[in-house]
Amino acid sequence: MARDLAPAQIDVSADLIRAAGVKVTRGRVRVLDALHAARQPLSHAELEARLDDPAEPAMDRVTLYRILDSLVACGLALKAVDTRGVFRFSAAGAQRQHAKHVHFRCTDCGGVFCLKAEPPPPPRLPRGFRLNEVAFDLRGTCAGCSSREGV
Amino acid sequence: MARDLAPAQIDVSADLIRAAGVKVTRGRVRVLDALHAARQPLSHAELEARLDDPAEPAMDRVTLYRILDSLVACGLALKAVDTRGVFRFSAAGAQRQHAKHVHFRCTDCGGVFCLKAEPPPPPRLPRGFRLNEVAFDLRGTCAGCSSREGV
DNA sequence: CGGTAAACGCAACCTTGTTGCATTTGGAGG
DNA sequence: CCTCCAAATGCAACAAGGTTGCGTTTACCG
Ligand SMILES: [Mn+2]
Ligand SMILES: [Mn+2]
Ligand SMILES: [Zn+2]
Ligand SMILES: [Zn+2]
Repeated sequence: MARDLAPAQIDVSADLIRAAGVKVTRGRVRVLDALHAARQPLSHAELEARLDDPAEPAMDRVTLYRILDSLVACGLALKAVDTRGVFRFSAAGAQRQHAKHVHFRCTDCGGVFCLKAEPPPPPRLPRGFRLNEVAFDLRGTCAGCSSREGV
Repeated sequence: MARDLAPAQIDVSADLIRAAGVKVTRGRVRVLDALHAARQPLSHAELEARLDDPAEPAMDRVTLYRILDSLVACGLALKAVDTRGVFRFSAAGAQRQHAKHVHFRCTDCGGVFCLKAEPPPPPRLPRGFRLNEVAFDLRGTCAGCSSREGV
């Protein structure tokens, strides 16, 4: 069963980066690959650890910061702050859809649940304010945690 | 109309601190006063600026951090991280009123602005979910930061 | 192939927050 | 009012996360 790798599948990250209109560099491809492979948003430190591959040339700390910023700037990655105040990055593809609906965050287990409802239109802003993002988050206890605690 | 100051009104912060079971110090009273007077959660840096009163002895940077931690520990203040990853503090109890309106969070300066609009009614939740809090947060650039950057 | 703007590596720097330790002080108890 | 000591403060040093400046390298356009 001599199978050849699906050629369309390889270099996904490189293609995305090219399509975003910025230079395709080894570093950017590696970082975007790592973000795609991750199942949770990663901090700079966590990314540095995952990129520590003896086969690849070591990447400078500052360069990693700049690569992350560039991926965010061209819309390929998302940046958010965690509860400790540290920035975490994720590949943009999956999250884009989450802008269109409301979320429920369980304060017990930390779980995030996507609700069917879409966020209401934002109110008018004061002069000079520029809107980038709308978050309609409900906080409370999810069904699982409610039943476990409410014995 | 010689009116005397209502004696019950003065030293609110000192009474709260005493009631919380920790020592009443000049620093703690000043910080809690500042938090009560604030209309938004304040960062350590913003508090330092507001406490810079030539009439009062200067407070050490580390002491301010420790005072804030102590107020949080005894339940008189709340600590939360802003969009830049910086901690912001508010007087406990102040956030009750903030549940009734929408907030704008500046991703540049981390500032939190109270908008006049009230949050929309929450959508129906799945069975078993218990709602505690509704957060309708707008993110973007505030007027001050917009003008400073958009030369 | 060049030529050039963008990306990179490195050193220095900044901000936010913490730790260790010696000194001062609030306030409980005499 | 005085004594005493745990708690609070001041100061120096440290640490993590992030940024800036600048000279060198590289992606990629023509
Ligand atoms: Mn979602
Ligand atoms: Mn508010
Ligand atoms: Zn839960
Ligand atoms: Zn701002």
